[in-house]
Amino acid sequence: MIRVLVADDHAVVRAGIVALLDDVDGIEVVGQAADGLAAVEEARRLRPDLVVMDVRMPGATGDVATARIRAELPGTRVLILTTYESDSTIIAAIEAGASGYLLKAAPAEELIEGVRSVARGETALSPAIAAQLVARLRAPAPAELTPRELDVLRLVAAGCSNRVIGERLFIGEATVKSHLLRVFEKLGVHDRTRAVTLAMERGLL
Amino acid sequence: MIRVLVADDHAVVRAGIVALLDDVDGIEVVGQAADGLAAVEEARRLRPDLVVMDVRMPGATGDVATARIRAELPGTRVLILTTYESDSTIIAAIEAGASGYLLKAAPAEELIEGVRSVARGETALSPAIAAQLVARLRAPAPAELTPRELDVLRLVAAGCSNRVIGERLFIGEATVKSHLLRVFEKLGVHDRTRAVTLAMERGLL
DNA sequence: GGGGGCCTCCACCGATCGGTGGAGTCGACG
DNA sequence: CGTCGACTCCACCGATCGGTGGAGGCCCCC
Repeated sequence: MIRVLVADDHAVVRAGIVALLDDVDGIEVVGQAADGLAAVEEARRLRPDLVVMDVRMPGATGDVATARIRAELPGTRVLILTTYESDSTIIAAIEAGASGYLLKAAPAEELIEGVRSVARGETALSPAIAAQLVARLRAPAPAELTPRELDVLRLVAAGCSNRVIGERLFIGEATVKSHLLRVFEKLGVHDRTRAVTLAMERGLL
Repeated sequence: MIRVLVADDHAVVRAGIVALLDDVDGIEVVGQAADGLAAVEEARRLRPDLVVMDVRMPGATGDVATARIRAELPGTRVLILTTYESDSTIIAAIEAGASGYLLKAAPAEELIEGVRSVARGETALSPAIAAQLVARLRAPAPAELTPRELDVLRLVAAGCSNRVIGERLFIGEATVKSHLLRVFEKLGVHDRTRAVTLAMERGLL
């Protein structure tokens, strides 16, 4: 019997996962949680074999909750659900120790088979997500932005000029331009607007 | 007995709505659909009292599907579900004739009560969404952009300079700037980057 | 026929941005 | 302890952008 904890902030999604899994032989839903912190606490209390978790939740996001659960409970595996194929948190969640990553749009069989695979110690990835991971590996530039570069880029997205950004971040305008030039370089673009839209597409912003 | 059709492209969400509603006395789920077109077809075939529909679906988006269903089946009402409070399609769906708009994060009771309300001919709105509607009504400018202005803005989002945009659209650079200035005015911003991000937030792009 | 959008274009200006080519401090990591 | 990455700053330049203040043509609707 695979004991499963379900964590999702959306009541209907939670009910859906429970409905799909609880009917299946060999799978038992032992608990539910509505946010990331509750997921960690319930996992600690129930010690399930598997946590099926939404990647975006209030409290603690999926990757943070995954890391905590993996650190405290070596016997508990994590299967992440996501809405979007191109979610920037995919990498983070996998690095945090998630054993699987499925799309919410996936058919019921894929979810059930994913649960069984992960419980067996295997990895479960939706095809679209697997493709994305491969693409990332092929991409020469991981295009990861430093915290400061993200600060600057967020203010650019808000429509601030370089001078205003400098004032807001308590740095010189020249520094803002330096950060921005690095951002352009990393993203392979030549202007601030495209940098913002591309960062949004990649989920960096 | 309220006969309900459930439409959502996410299998788990669909299962969740069905699980929550089917157990309730007086509510019967008579069908399901995985995209907007299928929702319209199933509604035509099943003639349910109510369609519970995700706002974002492949095929036809929630608002388009709502409009078609309302046009063809006067006896069928539509209740829209959404993930985000600030979804730009809220207005469109309500204009298309939806009788309710609930958040997926809403508790099960709210969803069930929403279904009953809408079936009675009332309107069901999540508090957060109701607040948003009021805010919109207070906003003086509806901020609609002309087709040409959207053409220009899309190219701005792609990172093109004004000159390049002019070349692509076979118009002068001066014309591009004219369009852009109108866009800034309509959106109440002062630079191209913020114009793009705001347009994306509002679903104009 | 007379508005009223919408689209097109022009000249001109100051402000801002993109880009170059530096340089220094600091903390982390091996 | 050396190195590397992240962050900070400077001066300078040409290109682009934001903004002003026009103008005319087109089409649709009243």
